[in-house]
Amino acid sequence: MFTDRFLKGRRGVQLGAEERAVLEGAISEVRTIDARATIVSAGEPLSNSTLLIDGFMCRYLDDREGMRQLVAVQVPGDFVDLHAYPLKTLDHDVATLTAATVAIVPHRALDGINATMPELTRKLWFSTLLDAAIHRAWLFRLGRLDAVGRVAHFLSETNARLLPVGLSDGSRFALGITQNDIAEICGITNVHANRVLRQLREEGLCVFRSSLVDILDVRGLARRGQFNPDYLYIDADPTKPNESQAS
Amino acid sequence: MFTDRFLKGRRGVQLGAEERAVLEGAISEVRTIDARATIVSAGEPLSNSTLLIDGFMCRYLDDREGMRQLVAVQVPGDFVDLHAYPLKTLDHDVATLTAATVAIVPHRALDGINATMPELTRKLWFSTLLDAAIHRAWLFRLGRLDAVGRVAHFLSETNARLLPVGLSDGSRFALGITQNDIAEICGITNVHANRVLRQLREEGLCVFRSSLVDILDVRGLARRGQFNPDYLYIDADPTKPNESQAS
DNA sequence: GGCAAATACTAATCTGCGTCATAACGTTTT
DNA sequence: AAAACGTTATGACGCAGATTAGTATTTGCC
Repeated sequence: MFTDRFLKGRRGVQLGAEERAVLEGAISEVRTIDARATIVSAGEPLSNSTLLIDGFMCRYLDDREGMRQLVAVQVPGDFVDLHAYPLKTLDHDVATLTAATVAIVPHRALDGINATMPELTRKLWFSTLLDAAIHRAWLFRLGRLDAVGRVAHFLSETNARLLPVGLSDGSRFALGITQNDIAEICGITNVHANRVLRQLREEGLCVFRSSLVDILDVRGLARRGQFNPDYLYIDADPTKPNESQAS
Repeated sequence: MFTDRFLKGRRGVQLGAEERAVLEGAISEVRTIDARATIVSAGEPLSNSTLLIDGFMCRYLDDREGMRQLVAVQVPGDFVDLHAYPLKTLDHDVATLTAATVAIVPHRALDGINATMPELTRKLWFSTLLDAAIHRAWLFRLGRLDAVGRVAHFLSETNARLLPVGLSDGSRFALGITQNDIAEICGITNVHANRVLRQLREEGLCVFRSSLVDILDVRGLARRGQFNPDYLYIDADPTKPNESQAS
């Protein structure tokens, strides 16, 4: 159901049938959100967390002049702000990139899981640490790669993340974001993002069109962005992206 | 004892006496490590985590040419690789910057805490999310600030983190790292790090000498680095000399 | 279908930082 | 005391990417 994509294909932390049922039962509401809507602002007290079912969301920080730095892009299956459960208030804003469908999970329900299901709690903990691992890859991207490398790395990462949840066929996926979003992700201007995307196109590595990304040379794009997917903790077994004990 | 500085001064998650005793009891060994020693390599299976008692450590990623990007600097009181407990293997290397004293905590002991002490577990979870919040601030630093701003931000952050554990007097602290380390933290060359430090000195904001950082204008340095300490989740304790610098 | 507003794209100029080269320190080793 | 090394320091030069200033092309809305 709603939690089908959560932790799907992640090394050693697939949810068992009972765990999945409990998590499913923790959902209080499912709703849709418009594109480009802010759903959480930094500093506000939170009593719910959000599981992304469909669409794309982001988390970002503003600088003094109001320019944004995206610190995360969330894809379906991500527990977008689960870290609000231990933190109680966030250090950043959360918004949709595209129209999205989300499941709301009250922290009260998570209290129950925390108190009675240590194994599931550790898997929830794991999922927040996966986000932290992605943060680190983004730090590498911003600190060590040039503009072309940053975009190549981001597109390679997104492809790798969409694969286990069935939203990439291995080289093509829908991603309704703009060139300006790419700029805010990669720490460059939108003008330069445009130049970089043209270069990737001319080099035959990747074609980016607002709503569709077509990677022509998966290996080459990864090389250009020094992308190594180990930090995503995705199961090495390609035949079995699914688990669920055949329930 | 060894855990005295862990989560010290953090909003709403101070350890109770019993929790502290349990955590203290989870330590299997305390040992010292030389400066510039790697203690964990990416990918290796781990069965212990490391609480930093004294000295400075770092976590980093290598690029293809062997250049490092630091993704975290750890100060005394930090549970350096607690995230290895749910993750089981890390996506990055961990090393000392200076000589250090650490406490080793076996994951088996953490299993016991996880199974029987949900409150303490949530505080441990919190501490790993604090690291993630710092990652996000670093993403902002690399994505949105120029070289001077990056160094100003880093030094402001380090000052703010050392304050609650008693290792900064509010504007001066010992930090045995080199200009090259600053470069690897801020994603710039060591040559440029040198230029930036000179500029901060000439502008009367901060004097960096290998083993001592002296912030002459705490407010001004924070402004230059767009530093806002909210993401550190530090208790707003009025008795602490937080930002009482005039400028 | 037609208009307005985003978004995509391009070119010209400017600049922050990288690169390369060299030298002066200080610390440890022998 | 000199050699060997790591760290700090500084200057000359070039380039990747920012900035500015547009024009084209979508997309969405009435």
